Amino acid sequence: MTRQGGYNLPEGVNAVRFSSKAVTRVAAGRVIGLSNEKKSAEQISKVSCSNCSVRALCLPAGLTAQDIDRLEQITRKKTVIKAGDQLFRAGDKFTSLYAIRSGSFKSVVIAADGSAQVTHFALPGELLGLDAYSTQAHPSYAEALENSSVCELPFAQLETLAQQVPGLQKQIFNLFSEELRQEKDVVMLLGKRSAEARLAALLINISERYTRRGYSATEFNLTMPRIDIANYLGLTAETVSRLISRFQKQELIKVQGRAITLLDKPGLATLAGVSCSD
Amino acid sequence: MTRQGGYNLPEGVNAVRFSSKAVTRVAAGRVIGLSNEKKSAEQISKVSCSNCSVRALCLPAGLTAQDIDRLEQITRKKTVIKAGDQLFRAGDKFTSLYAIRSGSFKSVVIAADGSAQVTHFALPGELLGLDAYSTQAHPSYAEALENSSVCELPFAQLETLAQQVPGLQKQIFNLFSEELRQEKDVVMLLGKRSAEARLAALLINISERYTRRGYSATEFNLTMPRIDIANYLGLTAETVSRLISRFQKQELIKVQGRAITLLDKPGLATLAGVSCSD
DNA sequence: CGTAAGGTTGAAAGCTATCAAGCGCCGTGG
DNA sequence: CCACGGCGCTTGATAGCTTTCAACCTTACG
Repeated sequence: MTRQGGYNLPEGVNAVRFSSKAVTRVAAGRVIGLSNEKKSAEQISKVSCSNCSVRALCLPAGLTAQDIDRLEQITRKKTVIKAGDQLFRAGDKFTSLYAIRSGSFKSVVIAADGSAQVTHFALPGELLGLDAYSTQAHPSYAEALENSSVCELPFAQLETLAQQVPGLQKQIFNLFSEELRQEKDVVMLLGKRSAEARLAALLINISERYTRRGYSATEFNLTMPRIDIANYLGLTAETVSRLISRFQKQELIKVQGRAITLLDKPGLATLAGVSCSD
Repeated sequence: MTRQGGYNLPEGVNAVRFSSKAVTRVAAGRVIGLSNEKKSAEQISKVSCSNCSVRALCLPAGLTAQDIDRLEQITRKKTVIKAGDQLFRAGDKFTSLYAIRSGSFKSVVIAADGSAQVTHFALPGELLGLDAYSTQAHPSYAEALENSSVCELPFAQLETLAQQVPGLQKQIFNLFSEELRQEKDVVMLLGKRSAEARLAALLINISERYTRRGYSATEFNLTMPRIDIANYLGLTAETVSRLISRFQKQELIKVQGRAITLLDKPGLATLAGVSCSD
């Protein structure tokens, strides 16, 4: 299941985080524990939101220390989900939400005719599984694009706690709403007619999302293979590859396998037909 | 602002509702009050969920009579939003959710380059505005596609009530989740490469949604103009028109202006690459 | 160092956008 | 009441873009 060949150059590019004052380097590839590969991916350990890099975007945002403590008590941490492993499968009963601590995932829906479609790329600080509440079953499966780590939040307990902690209810609404807003962005992205505009929009979108998480806005890994990008954008892998080459010739981006540098973000934003932060 | 020319044949097709046992006819076109055109669209009157046709899909679903009563007290009903009028504008401060009692709306986002994009079609029983919570501002504007009526739900009060009524919190989560699941359907719809598959998928999608609301699964009005369908699907109006003609020649559908009859839903589903209920 | 999977590049075919013309319905105004 | 004008819709021909098919290259891993 793990990827075997292909391009996969500089591991850990996305791990370069910029705090507000100092520049700190964290080798995420090592942090998530490549050393214990023999252990199960279902391995569970204690949760500590206070030292989590995505706490500002995650459920504890806006909660008091005391409420965070109650949240931690119902949370289970899965240390490692290996690249290619599935966090949950399509049709699985909905029991928990999963908050991404590190790494990235793709959500894939299998259509009735058997064709697979990538519907979402999930980054650190985002929740997986929100769309399963209404039907109590996961409509898609979630597969790790790289070695990742998540927190499991049993929803029944989360719901009860939200009833007692107003700030938590607010934050759940907030994350639901934020994901809806993002889906609207995706619809806009896919609504763009030209392949060029779609890919440019995706690059800007991922850049913005990494920026919010404190990563570099211009240097990051496209952790997903070209074919997943293509599937997600409603294109073919060949078209995506050609576009990436063209963008590189036009000096809009610099590419080395899956590592990408945005050289001209405003230029890309113009192609995408969106505004950007610089 | 109201549409002036063009096709707009049998008004009220969507108003043909089928209850589980008896077939009842309700002329919605008349119900929503074409007689008081002089009055403002902002007109407000009392809310009564108990006689609302979409209560099973709306916020009161699963609540006790007593809790519904508390919900009604914070709800304001806007009797009529005329076709072409906007319920809220892009950038408006988020204060309320809007539940659609009757009619239909389109959500439109204006991109940075000025281009408009239809991101959603909303039908009775659905909520508008959920995506505005996280930013506290509406990312899109909502325009009535026909004369419609909505309930306004001030969110601050709704939030407070949800804290006291567990069933209401559950139902809000439910509606958030349901909308997320639907957006995933949209992404799948747009991810289809061929124009044929996209349009077929849209027809199936709207049919399923009307079915859930008790309307006919095979006969309904496409209340939106071709150009909006095209924009939504990432196509042109000409392509949509050609496809509709082709589907008609293939005896998949029967079309009369905006009134549409699905003659071969399984056939459409095959084209769309999805399963369908019959 | 060989193999397999991911990725890149090229040429031809197919599909959709674009441009253009014409039709039908509706509301308006004479 | 009827003619006019506008808008939405339909249909046709052409150009352009993306897919498809195919070959080849690159990288990681055994």
